[in-house]
Amino acid sequence: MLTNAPRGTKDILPSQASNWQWLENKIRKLCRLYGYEEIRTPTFEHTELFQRGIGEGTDVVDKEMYTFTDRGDRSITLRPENTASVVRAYLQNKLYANTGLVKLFYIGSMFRYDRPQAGRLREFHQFGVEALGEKNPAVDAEIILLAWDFLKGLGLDDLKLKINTVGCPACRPIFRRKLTEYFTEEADELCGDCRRRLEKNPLRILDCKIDGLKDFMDDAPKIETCLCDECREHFNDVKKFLTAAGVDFVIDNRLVRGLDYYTKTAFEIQYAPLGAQSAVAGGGRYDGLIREIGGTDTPAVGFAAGLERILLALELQGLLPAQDKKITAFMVASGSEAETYAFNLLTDLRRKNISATMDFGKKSMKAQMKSAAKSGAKFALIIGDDEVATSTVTIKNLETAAQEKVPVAEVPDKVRD
RNA sequence: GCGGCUCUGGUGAAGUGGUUAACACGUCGGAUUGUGGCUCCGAUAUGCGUGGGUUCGAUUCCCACGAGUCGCCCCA
Repeated sequence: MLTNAPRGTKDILPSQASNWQWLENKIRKLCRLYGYEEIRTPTFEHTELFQRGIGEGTDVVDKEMYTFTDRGDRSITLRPENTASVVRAYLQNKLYANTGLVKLFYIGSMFRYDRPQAGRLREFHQFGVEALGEKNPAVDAEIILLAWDFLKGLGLDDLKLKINTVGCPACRPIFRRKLTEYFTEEADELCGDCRRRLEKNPLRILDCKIDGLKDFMDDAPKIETCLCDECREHFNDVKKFLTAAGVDFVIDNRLVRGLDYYTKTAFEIQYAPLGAQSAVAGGGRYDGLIREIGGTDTPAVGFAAGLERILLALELQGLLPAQDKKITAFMVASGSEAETYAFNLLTDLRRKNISATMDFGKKSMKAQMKSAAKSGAKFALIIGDDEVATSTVTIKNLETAAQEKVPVAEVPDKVRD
């Protein structure tokens, strides 16, 4: 028990960490390319922020949050997603003050009490971007493009981009009412979950995996027939921009987002080989959220992507980079005088910015040579009584097996790439 | 939260109601005493996810729990 990480959490070990750094660097470069700046918000927030922001009645809020009372009697929640926090920070710090459009991105851990499986952890990592303060559909397109080009750019095949519109407060209620009417007539045919959804959230029936396949689904009301002019035009413009950018997308009018704050554009990028957890990125427009949290009416768009899932996909396709090369110099010292001598040289090399290490186990020279070879070091710096006596070092190139004895002062230059 | 499957050393695994719990890789040590990657030799699970039960006896049978995995659900 003591030696087990909590369920649904994972150590990122040295062999994995380089992949994470590599991915994170790509993300930072990408976001800079698109003009987004990094923001880091607290890992936990007041519970109410998520209740209001994500919406009560959603699964995330109702049954997946890590909520606790702190010593000051405040209800605190580990963030299950980062959009609400970003919006909170935007309002609290008045980021809207200097410019109309604020473009932010984040990378960090999120927490959701789900049943773990491949691609679904209780502590997981997302990167996401948020563009706050602009209603222009071009921004929707920019966000989708950022996500799409990023994943494509990593080399992933078989990606599928689905887009849809979920309307706005003016037209969604009409659609919702039509759905309720339609599905009420089909109630006998619906699965248990969907019968419950009928009242709470009929939109969700559309993406039910069970009922989605049934015949009556084909004749279900379509959102297009309900859209107000503004939403219709907005959606058309998004499609226009994406088409112009040469993006291959599919309109899926059964795509709905799980969080309450979405309006108009909704999208999702799937990588099917991942199985049940195939959604690699998802997002959309959330024009109502900022007001909901206490700001003035401010339009916004964003998305989040799951880093574990991306890494899984990259691994599946063999797209992860080779491990970066190891250190330059490995000290091999025999005898206690040699150890001191070697240690001093080790320090000197490091201070000259040359990576170096040594085997501290006081082993035989042969064993030390083995360690040196295994470490992947480029050079073994061999120091024995002879070298100590003559202030020299034997440098052995472990790749070519060539070796020479040089004065200790020359070692840094000999070993530098 | 629900259902299926799985659980043997650092790793991949074989195996049985009573065995010294195979084999391979890895790791460590050695092959005449200052040198690696090849080869050879040796060492390396009083232990078979955890806790109960059945039994003369359980790693092998049963139950519970835990973890992993796949699907549902949810979502990134």
